Amino acid sequence: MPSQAAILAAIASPRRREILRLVWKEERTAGAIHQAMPDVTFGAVSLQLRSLAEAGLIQTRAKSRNRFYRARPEALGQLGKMLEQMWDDKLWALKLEAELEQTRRGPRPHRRPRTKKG
Amino acid sequence: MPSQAAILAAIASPRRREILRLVWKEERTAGAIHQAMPDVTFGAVSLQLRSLAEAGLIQTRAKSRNRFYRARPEALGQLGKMLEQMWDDKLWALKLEAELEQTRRGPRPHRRPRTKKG
DNA sequence: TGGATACTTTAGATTAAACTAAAATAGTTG
DNA sequence: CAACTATTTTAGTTTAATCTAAAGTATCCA
Repeated sequence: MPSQAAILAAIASPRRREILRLVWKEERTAGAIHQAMPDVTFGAVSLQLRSLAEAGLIQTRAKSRNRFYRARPEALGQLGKMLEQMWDDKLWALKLEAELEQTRRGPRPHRRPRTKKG
Repeated sequence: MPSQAAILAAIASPRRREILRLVWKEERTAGAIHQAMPDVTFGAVSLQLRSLAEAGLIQTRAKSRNRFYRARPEALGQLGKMLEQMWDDKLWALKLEAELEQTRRGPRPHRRPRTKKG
């Protein structure tokens, strides 16, 4: 049984939240999930799927060559509501883009230097 | 106004959750918080306090040379309840110790290798 | 003013997370 | 079984988070 801490860690990542959203209402194959995230490799998606599964947030069904993933909202409790709220937010897509963008390139903007005294 | 995403990121860290717990019921000075976390420097604590403040999860009051920090549970909503649950858990102290320990040393245990076929 | 206290910030180092490319596993099909 | 498809895993790299040590800022008090 995964801990609350593991759940918090899992949903802290925008990438994992995006995956969770994709499999929230209906199951999808790993391949379909990857297709929806063209900026990372299949391998990267697979690793995040593993993290989510280890946190108990998704379940797997194997059928022929495919693996179907589906969210387990019951593992999230109230947290699920919070995520749905984030996804319903009209500005959500933009925000997510910004979040992912931030993780993609460049040094983070640093705060103004102090006004030198001497 | 900090985003939900920023809040999730902030409470994903066991160290920051520990600080949050310390200032949950009553305000404390930065120094008092640091005293309760002897395994990190004052500077490290100060940085985490900044993160928490930027996420809107704590507020500051300056009085003389001291800075008093206090949690803002209203910024956490339902999440606050979840944290309280974690802290009430009798096993909590042990679990936290384990979490922090894990971040302190050694490579994480990796899963069994596949049984070689050929 | 100068030294002590309380804290923050910076710069650089260390650790951990996330990613890529390639190899491995496993079903399916002929 | 060989080739093909779907996916996972490994090994190594890159990026981001966290930490330390030292310097900086602010307040207090003699």
